[in-house]
Amino acid sequence: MNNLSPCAACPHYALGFCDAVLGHSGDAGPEAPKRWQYHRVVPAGDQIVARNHRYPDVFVLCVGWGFRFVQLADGRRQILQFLLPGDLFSVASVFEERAHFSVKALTEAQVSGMRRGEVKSRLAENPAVVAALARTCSAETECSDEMAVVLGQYSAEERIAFLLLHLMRRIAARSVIRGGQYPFPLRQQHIADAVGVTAVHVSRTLGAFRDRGVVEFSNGVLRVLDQNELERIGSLN
Amino acid sequence: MNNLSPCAACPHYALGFCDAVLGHSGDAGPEAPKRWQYHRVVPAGDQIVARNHRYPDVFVLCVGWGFRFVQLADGRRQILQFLLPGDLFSVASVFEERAHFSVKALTEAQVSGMRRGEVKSRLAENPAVVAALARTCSAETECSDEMAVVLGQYSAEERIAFLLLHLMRRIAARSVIRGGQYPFPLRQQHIADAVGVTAVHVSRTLGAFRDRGVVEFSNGVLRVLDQNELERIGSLN
DNA sequence: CGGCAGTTTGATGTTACTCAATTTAAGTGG
DNA sequence: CCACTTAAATTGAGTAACATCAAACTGCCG
Repeated sequence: MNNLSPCAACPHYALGFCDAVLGHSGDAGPEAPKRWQYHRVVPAGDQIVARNHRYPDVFVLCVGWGFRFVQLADGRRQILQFLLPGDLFSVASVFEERAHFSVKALTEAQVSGMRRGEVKSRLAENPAVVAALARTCSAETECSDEMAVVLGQYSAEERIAFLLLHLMRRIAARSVIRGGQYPFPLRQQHIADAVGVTAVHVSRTLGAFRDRGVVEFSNGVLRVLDQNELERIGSLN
Repeated sequence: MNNLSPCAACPHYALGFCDAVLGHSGDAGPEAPKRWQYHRVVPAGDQIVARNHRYPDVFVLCVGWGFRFVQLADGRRQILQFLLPGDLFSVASVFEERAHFSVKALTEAQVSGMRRGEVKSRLAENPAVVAALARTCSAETECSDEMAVVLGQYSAEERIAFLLLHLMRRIAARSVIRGGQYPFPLRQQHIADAVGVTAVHVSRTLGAFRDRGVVEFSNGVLRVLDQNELERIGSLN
């Protein structure tokens, strides 16, 4: 719940992996520039990765929000995951140079790219890197499986509640939350594309939540009014 | 399409991983018994793994069909994956002793269990094992992401067509298919729970497919009558 | 022959989608 | 500070997709 041990609080938080690869250099002062690692600032809304393209780098989101998605030919879009600071775009991207998803910045964001070969050689040399990646892999697959249950079995209301809870946990794992107010830079269309309903229906459902005093959502801030009720509706198990 | 190179034809086929761990011993004659690996025969319908329980072994399905699923308290069930011969239950199970899903045998099946510690030490020693596991990991996450797109965006008809195509590809990767006839030991309820619609609706949709001469499904055999039409309906991209 | 599990069919209800109009909010330039 | 513009959210009415319930049907096995 605090930010002392982000990895334990939220195994999805991949800075553990990033730190391991970088040899815990985060705390060091200025260093010799590394040619296999760079940072890039991306404006809000810009596409960072395009599905089916090849990338020599493994990306980690350092600052801001992004999302991983697939866009179909007829315009339908499924958001696979929201990326938060510290998130590796995908474990698969460490092994596959071709991306099977696209990525966009939701807010202005800062992205770190590391040469894949360099990451792999560190993986071969350093068991701590393997362990960090394994943890991220487990968290990622467990998360995908949860999402499959939600998309396959849950009603629209349940899905939206689940998404909010899921993001709340992940946000809380990397910053202190006070008064049930979470930074939340999504548009309703993003929620819609993540849970597989229309934006109109998201609006109606959020409206109902607001009327029932469950959650309230405006201006990029999510206010949780009744955490218990939200969990009753949307939590797995 | 043939069985000369199952890994290439279907990266999901994890025997590559299994072989790597076992040191390519599949072709050898009788050997000294290994205390860290065993085989077990499971009757059709039996549960092999229970969600939230701990297992000291990593499982691979050797013979028969199974499926990986999550059952909710109110009875709803989401099938996450059908397991075919050669499939590792999950990459996550190599790193996590607690299972986040349950597994049942669909037909009579044979399961191989390997001690997790033993698998991990082989992983540390042998780069080929790491490579095999990395391939399986990539295939698994790509597959989960595809499924999220399908569950989130596709109609019932599209979902069912997708599932059939997906299984057909995987079946074809491990056995020769003649005359568009695939072994297919699923009940309609399994299809329903995998794609997130009711069994009644699956029945209607398959009935429509039959009437339109797309596919036909009875007695544990799937007959594909119009592959093109099936792909037009259900294939991604 | 009877029983059982699975499938099919029909009738009806509910959820969520579509289309379109309206309102709100957030800039932007004068 | 205020008109103007634009993106996003809300609301209503009508519709399509899918769920639910219940009954009938099929094939299989003891």
